[in-house]
Amino acid sequence: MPFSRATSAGYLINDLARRFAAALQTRIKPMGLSTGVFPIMVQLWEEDGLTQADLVRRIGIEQATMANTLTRMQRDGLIDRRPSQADGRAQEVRLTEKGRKLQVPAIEAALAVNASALSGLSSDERSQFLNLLSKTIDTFDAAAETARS
Amino acid sequence: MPFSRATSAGYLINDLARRFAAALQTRIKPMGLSTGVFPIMVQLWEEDGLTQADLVRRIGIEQATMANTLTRMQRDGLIDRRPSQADGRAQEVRLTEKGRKLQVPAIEAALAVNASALSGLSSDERSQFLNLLSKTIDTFDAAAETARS
DNA sequence: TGACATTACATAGCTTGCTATTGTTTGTTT
DNA sequence: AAACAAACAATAGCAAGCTATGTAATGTCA
Repeated sequence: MPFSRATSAGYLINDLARRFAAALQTRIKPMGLSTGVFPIMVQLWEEDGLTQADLVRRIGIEQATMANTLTRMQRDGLIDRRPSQADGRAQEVRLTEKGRKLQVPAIEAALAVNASALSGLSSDERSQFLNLLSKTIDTFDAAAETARS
Repeated sequence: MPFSRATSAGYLINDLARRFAAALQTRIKPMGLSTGVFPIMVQLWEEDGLTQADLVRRIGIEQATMANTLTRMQRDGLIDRRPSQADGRAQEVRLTEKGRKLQVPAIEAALAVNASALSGLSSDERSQFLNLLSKTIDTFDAAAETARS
């Protein structure tokens, strides 16, 4: 079987991911956000005051990546970190006022990118697409599950 | 409209891209390859002796990214760079013997990752998926085209 | 309770992407 | 031919992902 980019799911998905990231970046950079920060902000808008470990569990990135990203977020005035009362090892991550205010425009930007990216698809195709993406993610999860046992 | 990860195409695609990359990485790292290097190797296996600018045109990454990746590839003994006869500014990129030998196992690895990732989909769903990915990429291209004019 | 394992976080060091800038050679135009 | 523009490549510097490792606090259990 020949290898060609047009028929390689991995290649296409990587390509697409870079385009999505670039599109989102151009829209949210003016508000002081970036792609790496975005999922963390989304989580904190939904549930503030989580610890770093909580965030790592809810978002699929490594602890070290999270630590570095949180440091940048703090530097940029998006969050504060204060020691947890309950656990001497943990710190609670809280949005600043600035960070909280970005919720509406940032989510609007993300929705706009999604809408624009999928504008070439019919409504049926869009839901098919989301479904196939989820299914494929589940396949990876299942494989990881198997490997663990 | 509410924002949730499960219905955000951008989020799902980014997530999936990281999983694909991780899966490919584990398979090709033992042969001395990595994800960033892979598309360049694929291109060179198909057409050796291209210049850096040629590669940039054929693969969708920035010139600076290409330059850095080629430097790493040379360090790792995958390619050589020699000055072009035709153009004093350009260098021709050539696979080493070592680089050439990796073609078969590396492509097998990539095909295996793709197959495994899509193993939860029916044959119809698979072609639908590839089609939807390509269509979405085309939408980004069209948007870029519009922006340019 | 003391020893050991686990958990939370930080840090070092790498890859892979990006933008911006620079130097050099080539091409074009007057 | 000189001047200017365009093209090729390198480099600096940043973000965001990763693995591996270290440190301090917490939990567990013999």
